Amino acid sequence: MAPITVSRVINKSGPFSEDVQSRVEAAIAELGYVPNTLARSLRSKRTHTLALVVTDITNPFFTSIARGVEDTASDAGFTVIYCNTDESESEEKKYLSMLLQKQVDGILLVPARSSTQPVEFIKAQNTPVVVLDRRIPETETDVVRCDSENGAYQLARLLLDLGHKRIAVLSGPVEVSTAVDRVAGFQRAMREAGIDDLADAVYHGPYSQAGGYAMSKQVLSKQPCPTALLAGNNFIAVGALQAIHELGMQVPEDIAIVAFDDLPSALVISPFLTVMAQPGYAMGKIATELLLDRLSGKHTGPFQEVVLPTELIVRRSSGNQREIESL
Amino acid sequence: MAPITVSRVINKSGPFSEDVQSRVEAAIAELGYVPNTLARSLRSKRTHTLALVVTDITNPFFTSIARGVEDTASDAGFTVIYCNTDESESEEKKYLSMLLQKQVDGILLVPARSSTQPVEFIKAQNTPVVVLDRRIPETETDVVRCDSENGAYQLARLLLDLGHKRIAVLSGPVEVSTAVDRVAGFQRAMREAGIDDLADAVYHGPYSQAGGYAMSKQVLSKQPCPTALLAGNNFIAVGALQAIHELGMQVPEDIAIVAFDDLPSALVISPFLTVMAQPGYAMGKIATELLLDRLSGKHTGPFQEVVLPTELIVRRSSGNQREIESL
DNA sequence: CTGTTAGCGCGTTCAG
DNA sequence: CTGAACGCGCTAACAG
Repeated sequence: MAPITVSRVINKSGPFSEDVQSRVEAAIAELGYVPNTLARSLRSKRTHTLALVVTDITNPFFTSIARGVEDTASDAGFTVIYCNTDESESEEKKYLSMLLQKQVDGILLVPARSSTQPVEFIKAQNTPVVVLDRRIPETETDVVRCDSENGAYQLARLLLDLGHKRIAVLSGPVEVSTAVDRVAGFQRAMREAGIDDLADAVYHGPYSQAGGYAMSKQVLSKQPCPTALLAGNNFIAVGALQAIHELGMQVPEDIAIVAFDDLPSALVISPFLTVMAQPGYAMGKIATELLLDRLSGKHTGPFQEVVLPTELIVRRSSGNQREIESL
Repeated sequence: MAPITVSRVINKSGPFSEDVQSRVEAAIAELGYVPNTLARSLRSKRTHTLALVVTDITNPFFTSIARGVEDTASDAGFTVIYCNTDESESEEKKYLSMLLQKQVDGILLVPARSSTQPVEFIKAQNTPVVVLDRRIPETETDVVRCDSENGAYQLARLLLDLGHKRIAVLSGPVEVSTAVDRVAGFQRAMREAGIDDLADAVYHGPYSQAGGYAMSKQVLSKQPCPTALLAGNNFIAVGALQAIHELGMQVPEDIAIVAFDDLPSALVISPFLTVMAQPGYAMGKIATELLLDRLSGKHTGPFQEVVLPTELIVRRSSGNQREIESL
């Protein structure tokens, strides 16, 4: 029997008799035959593989995105390769280059920095790419992200409405769009409330627990100390809470805190952080659908920017109405 | 210039002059040439890719393992593909078959169940495999795991030494070796302490927060209610704590709790769970080294079983010495 | 130091 | 309905 006949049975890519089919299936079962995807992809120029490049897979927010991507890709018969850049541009470059060598059909990228370079690099290989979570300046590409500016605005508004006046924002790296947008939303809310002196109110650091801890130690040593903190993400919030506890302060009695990104219920014993939750799973799902539509040619129109709303979840850490305190 | 000459420059796989080298490098830069790993692997029969198959990547314990694997594999020039089986044998089969089709060089497997079948399936394709975290009965294979029996024994001893007599263990699925071993260690400690009636003391359920919650609700409704719980893993512990809080009980005053697996400090505001921590990162690292040594032929000896010690971390949830209470 | 030949395992093309 | 020939992009083996 010719190899091509076997191929037709396996892929249902051509006509074959029932006799041939049963003989082929018997042989496959007996020999434990497994088709070679490499050879198939070399010929067909399609690997049925996507890549998801994130900055930190230990962050539950990115884990949610990953599940959304995985589920959607898997349903469409695609495999996903996950990569971690640890917010480093050089790691990002290394992984992207590896992925292109592996001939992945498409890439979902959370860019480490607001640079156009990685996206241009991918597009130069004619590989479709969707940017996730973060903006990239002036680049022709599909983007799926949340409205960080407005989310931070609402969080700041909540604190202002509760009577706070001295609020500090502990944001992420200045090179990352979400960190910048969250500061911008915070500043808009503060200015609207007539508070224009924000010199000591804005902090930037890594999107990590250590970053949140360090920034908090700095902020809380100021006199006067803020009455509320806005944490730029979940890890920063945890670091801030650890610093606050160390200083013997109580949340929300001594200081209120709100944050971007919820923590997964499977890991939190009694949720009490007031947060602006981002729909990670949906972001992953939508981004993957967009990418798959580009791949199949179902969608060939202009590049899209999908901006999803965030959800405010009020819990105990934001506290109740405050008396207006003196600055 | 012949293709093979270019190949030699790129892979440093043969001699070439400086003139040739510079011309090749110039052409690569100008054309944005990216080598095709598929074709290379098809020819060389090596993909430089490993696979890590775990049951639940959202569990920080497996995330630690994943980082250990990733770092070690990456240093050796290998890529890692991650797969989630959600403790399902059919998902596991699906992924393994996909991975073998992709011609991965080796597989690191956390088996969903104590069955020899998946390992046999992999070995039938002459692909090296290392089993992680769990035992498989009577199978010739390398294994890297922790001593669950002894870990659970020590946790139970701690509770017994503190004066507890009515202790319940909330373990994982009966089909999973770690769950069985942890129950065994618990039982050994109890029997040594002269407590032989363990009819109502052993519970099995999924290794999840929901599982821990459900088992706790069941246990805590008994009369008399246990004075201490031993949670089979971190998620079960969180679920148990949620159930305890809902019932208005205090830890450790009303009930003590200890657990397997620590929670990452980046996600926990004030660590208070007494735990038996497993060295996830080291497990991933050691397993990967073993696998890479098999691949390179550096290690061809008999199959190894590496059993790592666990570490007891005493915090507040186990409480202080109790007065001896009546059963 | 460089080139020629051949073939990895599969699927497209065109003939039987 | 089945098969033969060819080539995907690369590299092992063997010249020169």
